[in-house]
Amino acid sequence: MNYKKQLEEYFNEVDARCVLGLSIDCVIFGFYDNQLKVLLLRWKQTEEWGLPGGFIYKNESVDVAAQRILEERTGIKELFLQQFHTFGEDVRYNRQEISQKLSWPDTSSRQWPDRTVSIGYFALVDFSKVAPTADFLTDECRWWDVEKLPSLLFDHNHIVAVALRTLRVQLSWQPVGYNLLPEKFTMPELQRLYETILNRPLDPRNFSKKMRALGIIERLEEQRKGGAFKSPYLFRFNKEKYEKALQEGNLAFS
Amino acid sequence: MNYKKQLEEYFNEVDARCVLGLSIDCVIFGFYDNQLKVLLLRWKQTEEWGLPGGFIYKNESVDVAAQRILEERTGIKELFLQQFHTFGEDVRYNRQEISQKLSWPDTSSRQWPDRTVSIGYFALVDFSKVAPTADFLTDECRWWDVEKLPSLLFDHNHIVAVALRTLRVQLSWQPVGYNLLPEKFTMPELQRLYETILNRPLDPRNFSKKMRALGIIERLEEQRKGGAFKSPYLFRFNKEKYEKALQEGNLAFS
DNA sequence: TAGCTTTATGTATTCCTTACATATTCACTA
DNA sequence: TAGTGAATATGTAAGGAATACATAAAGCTA
Repeated sequence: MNYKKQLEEYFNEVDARCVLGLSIDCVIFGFYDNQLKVLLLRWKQTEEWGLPGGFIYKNESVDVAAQRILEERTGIKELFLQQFHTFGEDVRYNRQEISQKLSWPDTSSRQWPDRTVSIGYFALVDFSKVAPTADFLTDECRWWDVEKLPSLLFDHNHIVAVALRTLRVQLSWQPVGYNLLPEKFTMPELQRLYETILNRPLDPRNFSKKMRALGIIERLEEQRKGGAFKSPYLFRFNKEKYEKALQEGNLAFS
Repeated sequence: MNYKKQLEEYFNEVDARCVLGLSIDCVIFGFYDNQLKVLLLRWKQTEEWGLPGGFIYKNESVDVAAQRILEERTGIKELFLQQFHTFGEDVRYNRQEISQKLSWPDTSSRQWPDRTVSIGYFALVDFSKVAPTADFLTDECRWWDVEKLPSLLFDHNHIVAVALRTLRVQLSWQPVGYNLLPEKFTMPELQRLYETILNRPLDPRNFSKKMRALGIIERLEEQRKGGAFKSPYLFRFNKEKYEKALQEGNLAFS
């Protein structure tokens, strides 16, 4: 079978070129249709979904490797990318089960050690700029609603859960919206984003007041038409003020 | 030379028994004499100091390995231990320089790869319960004032800096004092701890008010005598309330 | 033009944060 | 034993932030 052969070659290349026993898993968050989304890959010839991931070249910084993997998957070069946890349990998942699900060839001749430690990164991307791209290991790459993920391969459900928890904590420190929204957005959109991440409803009057008080967004004259209702104003982040406030640590949000 | 022989054997054992290319570095914080301290080791027959660290057995969880390493260094079994960052730069330090400083034997026959990724943990310990213990690689193990660290081996100054930054952020989320102070402590002691970690002075009236408002400490009838001044009351953490508040996320501190 | 949907917005209350100064206690010593 | 010095304990007023809450306006559709 052609694909199996390819896999074998890939494994050989990884063993030769990459740091052994270490991997990277990326949780790529996007926001669309008032929902927080995660980018998942479907493995070739299966119905099994998992996170995009990869390996680290022998002389490559782990951060750079994560960036490279993300770029391959999303086509985006500049994005918010952050290491959030390293998963080092001795048994992270049932290897036999995975091997079977993915029809992996016999890997007993590999140099790869018995267990893999994985470094988790999460990325926040502007949904509208992403072109989800499957690779030669996978048939499909698409966004999934974070609340409705299927059962994932490896320990990837756990990894997503930890990433989400980290994102929630970070939200109270920095306006994550900057990275998840397109350049122009409406106040209700921003509010939905916060509501989705925090998983609770917010009062629109208080929310608007608070976000505007932070002093990092500005209202444009433009409005977005299109619905059978009052047109919302468009806003955008003021990058300078945003970064200044970040440095001064004035961005707590509760 | 006996020590070199020992080192060689140690390296061989590590290669055989441990996950290759991965290490753990621990930043152990203690509080004493109104200062935040870090536990450092002096390598045998040198004046070079570094963080306690070690390697992960092939079938050992990384968290467990960190715990094991800490226990060896401090004698404490139960402590607050948290992974805070994985250091994966491709060039973390000048290997030749280190090898020379520590008079390492020729390591070219080792299986160990060219670069090591290190997982950083920090621990908060009750200074009074620790028995700093050097191992066979080191001559001395002692506390250093966090503000007055010498130039450390490897990238350990950087690792301490990242740990400290993490600790500062965490302080606004949970009362770190619980892990760093002895069972009974005075309000001024608690205040010094916060001042040290936050690196700024706090108002004693407001501090006392705020800490007591959190509802997780209780004042004892006891006072601590001994100085030529009014005796301070002793307090202790109420573990149940502390954990309840942690779960409810009511412990922000700014 | 009536109706439906979503947006935009202000005020009163409570809570939290900050700023700030003095009286008390203990040990030491003269 | 009275006086001194050092650190502790404590309350109040003012300003700012968070919360709770309801209605009018705008755009589209029928």
